Order: sequence, then C-alpha cells, then structure tokens
Amino acid sequence: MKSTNLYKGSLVTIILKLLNENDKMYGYEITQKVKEITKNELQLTEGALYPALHKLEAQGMLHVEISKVGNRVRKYYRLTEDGTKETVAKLAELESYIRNMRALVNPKFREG
Amino acid sequence: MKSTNLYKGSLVTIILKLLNENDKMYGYEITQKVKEITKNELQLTEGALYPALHKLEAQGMLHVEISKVGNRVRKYYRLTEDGTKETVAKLAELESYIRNMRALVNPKFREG
DNA sequence: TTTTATGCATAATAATTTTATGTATTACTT
DNA sequence: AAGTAATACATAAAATTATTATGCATAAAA
Repeated sequence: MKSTNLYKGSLVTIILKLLNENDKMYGYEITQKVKEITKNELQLTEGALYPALHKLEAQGMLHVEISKVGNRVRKYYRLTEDGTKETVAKLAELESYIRNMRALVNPKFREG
Repeated sequence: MKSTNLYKGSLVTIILKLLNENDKMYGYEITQKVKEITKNELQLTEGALYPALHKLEAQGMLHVEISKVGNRVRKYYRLTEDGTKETVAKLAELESYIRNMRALVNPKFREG
C-alpha cells in the first residue's frame, strides 16, 4: 500500500471486496485492479499484499487454486463462505468508519 | 484508538481537525469530544493520544500552554501556522481516501 | 470511604506496512 | 540478439502505529 497512512488497515477490506465482486483473482491482478480503479492514486505493495493473502487463506477466508499460464505460476484466490461473511462485516465497518470520520471532520454531519 | 483497525493512521487527522475547530484543547478533552461526536463508537486510548500530541508538538504543528485548574495540571494544545497548513493537507488526504475507498468498494462510484 | 472521573505519562508488546531484496518467465524494443 | 519492462510469486528487516498495561495524582460522587 503506497499512499497516505490512512490506508493502513484497509487492505483486507479491499482484497475481500474485489474478490467478492470478481469471483477469483490472483495477486498481481489485484494490484492492477486497484491501480486502475483509483487511477494510480493507490498502489498496493507486494510486501503487504502477499502476506495478507496468505493470512486470509490461513484464516479460512480464501481458497487458493494454482494455475499455470505457460511456464508461469498463478495463484487464484476465491472467497470461502466465511470469507463472504467477513466481507459483509468489513464493508459495514468501512461505512461506520466513514460515517464517524465525516462527523469528526465536518460539523454538518453531527446529529443531535 | 479503540475500534476497527481502519482507524489506524487517522489519529493525527482527528486531532488536527478538532484543534482547528476548537482553537485550544487539552488531551482529555479531545478524548471526550471524540466519544461524544462518535456516540461512543470511537474511543481514543491515552497510550495513542499522548505520544501523538507530543510528536505533533515536536514537529512544530502544535504549541503547548500549561494551565493549572485547582491543583491539577492541564496542557492546552493549539495549532501553529504549520499545524493549520497540515490540517488542510490531512483533510484533503481524508477526502481522497474516502473517494478511493468508495470507488473500490462500490462500482457505482467508479467513473470512466 | 471507596469508587469513578479527571488528567497526565510511558514502556512492552502486537499488528501492520514499507522498504529492500530475491527468483523467474514473458513481452517489447532497439 | 540483447536489454529493458512487465508479469508473478515470495520473504525478511525495519519502521510505524496502536494496544495493553501500568503508574502517579487530584477531585467529585456514591
């Protein structure tokens, strides 16, 4: 992740949501998708991405499927059932975070 | 900071914005203000807050003014000029972050 | 009078990410 | 044909940030 330090803690949410939307993806593909969607504003670093994928897999959130394209190895990741549940939870957390930050930063968003 | 790990990296933004809005505040007051605004959803931990205030002071973003209320010491923090500039920058970063996260998480927010 | 609230502080630990590497295949350019 | 850029994985050391656990002390409330 290369950008502001605000993105700290957002990596898992991003990975889960993209997998939720795209069925299966491999690591490099995720980095490219993020660059594309954010118009180069956010670049996932490999040193953050791969350990995060491995951890999610170890936690049973993702299932891996190794594929070979020519002589090159690809690891396709897919959400498990638990991963899908976790995605929902993470998205709710993000909405809550955004709501709270908006309230903190903009008095207009503070309700009585 | 006690909540999701999404808040990692947001502490400085929160502190600067509250000081920008309230002219001067002391540490404990900041924790209470955050609780109030977020309706207890976000609790700043002292172990995070005080070191952050000290660091911002060392960086020249904040100016301290010690005050005594009864026998109790309070440290009022106030933005310096640099601190005010930094606040503007941090708020812009937050908006950018929210925009990017919305795009990542909600296809509706992706523009061509 | 004892608990809760106010008010500061720091140190050890944990978690997450950056930076720096490393390996290897494939495509593009000159 | 050779060199560079892109694709694709991986990990380890260092840095950053926050949590947890303390510690001290005053003031208010039960």
